[in-house]
Amino acid sequence: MKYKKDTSDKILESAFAEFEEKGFNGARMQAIADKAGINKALLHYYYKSKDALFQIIIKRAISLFLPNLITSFKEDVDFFSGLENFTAAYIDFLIKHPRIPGFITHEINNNPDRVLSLFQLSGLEIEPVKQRIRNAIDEGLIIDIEPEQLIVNVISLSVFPFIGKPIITGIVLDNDKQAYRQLMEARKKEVAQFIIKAIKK
Amino acid sequence: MKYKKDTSDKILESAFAEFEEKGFNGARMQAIADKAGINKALLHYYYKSKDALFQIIIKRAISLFLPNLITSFKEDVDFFSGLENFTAAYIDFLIKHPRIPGFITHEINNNPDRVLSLFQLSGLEIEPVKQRIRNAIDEGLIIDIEPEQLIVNVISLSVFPFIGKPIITGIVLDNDKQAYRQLMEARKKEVAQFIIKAIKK
DNA sequence: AACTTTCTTAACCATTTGGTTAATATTAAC
DNA sequence: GTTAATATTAACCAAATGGTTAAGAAAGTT
Repeated sequence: MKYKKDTSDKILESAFAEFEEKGFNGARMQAIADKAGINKALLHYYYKSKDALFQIIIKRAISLFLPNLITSFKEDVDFFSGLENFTAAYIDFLIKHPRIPGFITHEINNNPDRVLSLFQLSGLEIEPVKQRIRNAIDEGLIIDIEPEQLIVNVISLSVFPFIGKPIITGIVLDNDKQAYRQLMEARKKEVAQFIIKAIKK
Repeated sequence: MKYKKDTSDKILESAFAEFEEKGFNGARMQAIADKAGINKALLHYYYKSKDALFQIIIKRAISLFLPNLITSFKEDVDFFSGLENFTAAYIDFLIKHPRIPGFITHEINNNPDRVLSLFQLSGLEIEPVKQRIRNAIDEGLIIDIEPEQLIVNVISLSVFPFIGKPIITGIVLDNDKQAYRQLMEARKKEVAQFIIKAIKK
């Protein structure tokens, strides 16, 4: 690397924060520049347009959001342990990056094709997961359930609480933010237990 | 009512569609006017600002989104039937209004206080629900589980599949939109079964 | 019919916003 | 130390956007 690299990085950092917080339409190039401590011209010097910058940011968000399904739910542990590992690791990650799910879901609804293509590029393979569920059914390990339904349930239970954080905190927890943190912390184990009891034969 | 009322209604309808699709920041007053077949001046004649209009729209969305928890989960049916009724009715409603959850969650994250106050005004009481869960635990009907966790699970399983529709369709279902509809249709019963097996003693 | 109120429009305005230009400073290369 | 590339800035611009004005059409009232 020659010449400055700090500025470019700082921009990405600021842009991430801004897009995450406001969404594409709500985000302001001026705000990104301000956060990065530079002016707009320099911002456009490094990244030629808002769209181009957004594309980079959402790509990063997705690569964070898509946990390594394959590695954390890998073959060399038994089915239930794999599930436990997966939900614990996923929720743990989401506690650290709580705004990513909302950001991605909003943008994906706004422009499904543009964002989804990035998902597909990420090389995430769902078929092995389905196959593993079918095997568990065949082995009599779990009840007969459509793999798609189970996958949707696992994702829903892991991800929604972060998208719906204000609703949960405001309505279910009487605005107790400490209680929210505890609830999420407990979910690292709770979710897997819940699922396992629901599907264990 | 005297004078025209059609225009006012048509505006609300168009605004609902526009806000739902684009979010507050993405929505355009001109687009709302176009959809309603009028011009912008008339739009402002009926609703004095974008904010004011949005306030009305999100109020409506919330009053739709918040199903009558109390009525559909009422005391006069047993716990499990109540749960079945609730999830079935809720998912059925969401099949008809699939964009509402994403709309609300996005806006609530954007401006928690403004939107949440509307929730609180709606008179939704969570305490009776918690109490009912505690009773079911005490009666030995269901396992010992924190009421808050159970509530979050029920909501997650019902709502997330609609927020995450593009992700589910694109990644879990290989872009098969017909399969998505079937999956959601099946969830009207599936979700309750899943939950009941997870908590039944 | 005269009058008042409600409804609708075309043209206009101020601000915001993404993006550009042209000039200057900084850093590296020789 | 001169040259060439890279980095940064202040000022500017065109388009988009929420909102207004002033005037006229419809509808209701007397």
